[in-house]
Amino acid sequence: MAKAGPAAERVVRAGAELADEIGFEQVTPSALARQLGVRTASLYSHVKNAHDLKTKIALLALEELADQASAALAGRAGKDALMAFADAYRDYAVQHPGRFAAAQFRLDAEAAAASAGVRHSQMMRAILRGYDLDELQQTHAVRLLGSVFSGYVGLEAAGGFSHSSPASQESWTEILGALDSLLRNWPAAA
Amino acid sequence: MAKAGPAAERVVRAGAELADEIGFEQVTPSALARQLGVRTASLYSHVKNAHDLKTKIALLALEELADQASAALAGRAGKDALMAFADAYRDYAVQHPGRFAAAQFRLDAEAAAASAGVRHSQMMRAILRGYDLDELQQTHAVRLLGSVFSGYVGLEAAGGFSHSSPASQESWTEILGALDSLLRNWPAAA
DNA sequence: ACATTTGCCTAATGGCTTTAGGCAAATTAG
DNA sequence: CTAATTTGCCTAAAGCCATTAGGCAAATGT
Repeated sequence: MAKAGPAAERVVRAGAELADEIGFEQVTPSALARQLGVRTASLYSHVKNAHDLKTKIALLALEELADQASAALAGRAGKDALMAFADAYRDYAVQHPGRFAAAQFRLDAEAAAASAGVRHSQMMRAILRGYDLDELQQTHAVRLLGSVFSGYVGLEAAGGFSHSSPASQESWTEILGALDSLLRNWPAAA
Repeated sequence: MAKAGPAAERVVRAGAELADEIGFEQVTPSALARQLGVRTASLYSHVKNAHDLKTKIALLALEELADQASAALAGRAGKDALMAFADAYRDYAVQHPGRFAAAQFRLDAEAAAASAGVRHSQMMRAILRGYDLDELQQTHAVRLLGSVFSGYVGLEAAGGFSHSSPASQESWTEILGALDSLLRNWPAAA
C-alpha cells in the first residue's frame, strides 16, 4: 500500500507529464509504469489504485492552474484582471492539455474539499470586486465565468472551433470583451 | 464484424439506457452484454469495438438533444427562444446524464460531420436572428452560448454548485437573463 | 425446398488492475 | 559501526475486459 515516500510525488508528476503526452484518459498504472521503466505492480506502493492516481494528478493540475492564474492576476484589476485570468486558464489548457483534462476530473467530495478549487473561486470573486455587483449577483457571475471558461476551453480542446472561421483567438477576445461589458451592466433581477 | 441488422439499433439504444444508469464512461462491451443477457463477443456483430459503441451512443444522444431543443424552440423567438433552448439542453442533461455525457464525447472528424452537431449550431443561429448582431458577432455569440450551456451544465453535473447557495436554478435563470441582456447590447469590437 | 443472412455461441489470446509476499539497498537508531 | 526499519522494487497469481476466429441454428428470401 501507499507508503507515501518522496518517490510518490515523482510518480504523480510523471503521471501529469504522461497525461500531456498521451491524454489524461490514457494514463493508467500500466502505462505509467512502462514510462517509468518499472513493473506495474510497483506503482501500488505509491498510489492506492487507478482512480487514486487520477485524483492525485487532478489535484496537482488544479494547484498548478491556480498558481498560474494567481500570478497572472497580480497587480491587475477590472477588465485587465478578467482577461489575464482567462488567458492564464486557456494558456494552461493549450500548453498542458492532459493536465487540463485532469483538472476537470470529477473529484469525490473529500478530494474536492482538499483541492485548489477554493482558490479558484476566491480569485474569481477578487476579479469581480472590480465590478459593481452585490453579493448574490457575484455568485451568479462566478458561476457564469466558470461556465464560460471551462466550456469554451473544453469545446476548443475538443476541436469544436477548429473547422470554422474566424480563428478561435478572435472569438475569445471578443467574448471576454462582451463579458466585461456584461459585468459592468449586469441587469437587475427579473 | 458489424452486420448492421435491425438489432444493431437496439444495442445502441440499450447502451444509451445503460449510460444513464451507470455513467457513460462505464458503458463497455462487457457491461452492455451483461445488461442484454448476451455473451460479450456477440456484441461485436453489431459494433466494431468499444470506441465505435461509444461513438454510436454519442451520435444518438446528439440527435435526441437536437430533437428536444428543436421542439422547444418551435414558435418562439428572442429571450423566449433563448430560454426554451437552454432549458431543453439542461433538462436533457438532468434526465439523461449518461446520454448527455455521451453527447460530449470527442468524435473524430468523420463522425462529427455526420452528427447532429450541425443542427445544434443552426438552431443557435436561429435564436440569434432575434437579436441585432452582424454575421461575425453572431459566430462569436454562437460560441459563447455553446460554451455557457455546455460549461454550466457540465459543472452542475460534476456537482460544482451543489454545496453552495443559492440553488443552481436561480443562477441559471439569472445567467440566461444576463445573456439576453448581453445579446441585446453586444459591445462594438475593441 | 434451398441459399443466405442474422444473431448468437464457444474458444482462445493478450492486456490491464490489483493483491500478496518477498528481497535488497538506503536510512536511522543505538 | 552495526542493527532495525523503511523504502522501492520485484515475482507470482487471480480476475476482468477487449477482440478475433470459427461455427451453428433460426429466420428470411428465392
